[in-house]
Amino acid sequence: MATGREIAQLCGVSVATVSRVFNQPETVNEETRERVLRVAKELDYRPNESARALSTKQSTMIGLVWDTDHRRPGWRHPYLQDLLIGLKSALSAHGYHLLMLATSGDAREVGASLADPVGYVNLTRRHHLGGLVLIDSGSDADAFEAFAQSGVPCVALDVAVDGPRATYVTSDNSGGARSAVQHLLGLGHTRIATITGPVGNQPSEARLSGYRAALHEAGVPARDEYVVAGDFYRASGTAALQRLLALPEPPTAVVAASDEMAVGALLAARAAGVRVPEDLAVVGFDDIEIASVVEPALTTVAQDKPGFGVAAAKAIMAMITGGGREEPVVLPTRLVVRGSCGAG
Amino acid sequence: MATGREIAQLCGVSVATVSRVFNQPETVNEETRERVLRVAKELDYRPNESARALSTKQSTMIGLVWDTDHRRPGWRHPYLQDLLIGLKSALSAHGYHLLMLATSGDAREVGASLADPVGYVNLTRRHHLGGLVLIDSGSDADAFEAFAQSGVPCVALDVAVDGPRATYVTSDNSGGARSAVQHLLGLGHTRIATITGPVGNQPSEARLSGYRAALHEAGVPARDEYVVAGDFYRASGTAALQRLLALPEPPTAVVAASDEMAVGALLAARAAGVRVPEDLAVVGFDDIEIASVVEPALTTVAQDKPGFGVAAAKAIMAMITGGGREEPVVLPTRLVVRGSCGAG
DNA sequence: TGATTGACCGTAAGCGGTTACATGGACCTT
DNA sequence: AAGGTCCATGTAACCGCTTACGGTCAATCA
Repeated sequence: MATGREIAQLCGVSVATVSRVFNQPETVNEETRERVLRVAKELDYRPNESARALSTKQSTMIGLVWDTDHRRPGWRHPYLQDLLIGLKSALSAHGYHLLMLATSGDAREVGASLADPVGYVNLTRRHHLGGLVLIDSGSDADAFEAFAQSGVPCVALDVAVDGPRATYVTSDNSGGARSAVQHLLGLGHTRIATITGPVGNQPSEARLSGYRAALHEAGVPARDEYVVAGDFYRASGTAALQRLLALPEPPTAVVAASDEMAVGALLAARAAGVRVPEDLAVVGFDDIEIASVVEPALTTVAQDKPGFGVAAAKAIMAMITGGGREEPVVLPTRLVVRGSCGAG
Repeated sequence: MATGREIAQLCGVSVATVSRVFNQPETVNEETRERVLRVAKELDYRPNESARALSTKQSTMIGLVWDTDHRRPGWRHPYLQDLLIGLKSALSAHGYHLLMLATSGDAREVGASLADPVGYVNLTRRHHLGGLVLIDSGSDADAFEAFAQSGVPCVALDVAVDGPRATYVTSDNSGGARSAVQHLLGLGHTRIATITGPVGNQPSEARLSGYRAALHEAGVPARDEYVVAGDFYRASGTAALQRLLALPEPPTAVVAASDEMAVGALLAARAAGVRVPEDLAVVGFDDIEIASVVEPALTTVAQDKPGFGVAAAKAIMAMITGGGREEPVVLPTRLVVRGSCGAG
């Protein structure tokens, strides 16, 4: 690898000038600037990132905090891949890279885990990271708050956080659930139940409130027994629907807070001999791959998956260059009507 | 952040000693060593990674090359998440992190893309990365070869590469396909067709050869018209099965080189009024999420998804510390029997 | 014409570690 | 008692880049 010194020697200038060519081009004479650039290109010179980071105290890397929560083994993020694609491409535009921080330590104790946000924050400083992107792994609202308070720029996904240099991006969960319920109301349903995510989970709570709002707006009385808690996993959807079907007056429609639970509900319905959508309309949330292949295909509230990544990247870059705090961003959702609601 | 100098002053030793405590602990007197460690812990000292990388010319980061191939828009890796989990956790054990390299450049031309492996290699050197992990994004065998030849330690996933410090990890694709076919033979099928991936794709070719081997071993003549090419996408599976069903003597069983195509085949069968598994047995490959929710559930050849990541991490770490080349690793596959083959 | 200015560039001091080499003392050998 | 070993530690150079500061020189000004 060519170094700045070599370029300098070949061009008959000092290393300072070479550095200036790349960092404050306007302060160096056009002729020498071009000479340096030409030689740099010839040698395929690339400034050493370690040296640069050491000197400037900041790198071109963003940390990615993504722990698979031990409290939720087997949990998979519903659309990690799309999120990463969006994040990576948006970051690339600024020449930034994504560093997936290790979650456990080695002998040197470099480790960190969600239980120890300090570890992550230390890693951030050690690597001079520009900031952190926090991916919700189920139920980490409290841990995320610690990150937000630490002062390092960070943007959380699907978890509302507040801090001097923190913000978050989330879907319009409430609005999404609301539109799902409205759709069912429009189809004539009034006995509409919902299967929620874990209590305390923010997106889940928002979806629940959207559900309630839609019913309220339509003047349909809310029934407590129509709200049953799941945990986003498929099995909980199955269990929830079984409870709903056992009700003296079972619902004719159900909206689940995740597609996985909706699929679980579908299975429960099939097992119980309940036809979907004839006897029961089902609506999910997320629009994951599976939604379009189950039978019947799942009507669901789609999230803007790559949009999460792009918005997160934008926010973090804005905080890095701007220095302040950014407004939270709420991504629009979109109701995808397929077969399971009876209107496909 | 505390620096080594501060520790040194507080302990009344030199910075060299502090450094030695962390890098060659055996060379420093036990008493002072413990004193340094204690103070380091108190100050929550973490050696600055940039300085360390600059000085030692190697960082604790592994580059991840994962381009979504422009030639295959919409392509999704079938199990990226599991792979990352395995990779990350195995790397963590060594205190290493994963750097997702940016794929496009900014004004400073830091960029790189699969079309320009040199860019990635430069990034690797600039960041003093320990090595690269190359994730197959569909059909990049040629580009990967360039990486392998560049001399930087790298391990490719699902693409056989050869180079001074390169190796790869892949599933036993041939064996997996073979076991699938053997299973079908055992159920009495002899008219067994296959839907392959893109021609030239290595895993696909291996699966095809496994298919052929199984037929050959059983003395069942291979028919050319029973081998139809797809591209791993769902739609190609649909199209392929339509062609197979149009044959004068259509197959009674089909093994697809991916679950997506198997699902596509399921759809085609349903549309054509062909019952699965009664009229047609279907077997997929991968065992992705979808496989267990389609109707009928898909019998498929499961890959060891986190195993990919773990094996890749092991190989790369071995090459970093060892310096040489590692043997390719072939992960075992496992036939998961569900409903679509008629033996569930 | 001497002082002032500004554009351009070099000097050198970091940034925070690692490590080859030198130093010094304790202990052993002859 | 002088010389040799070994262990523990300090000294200082170096990694490659950034940047505050100061110097040079030509152009401008009074």
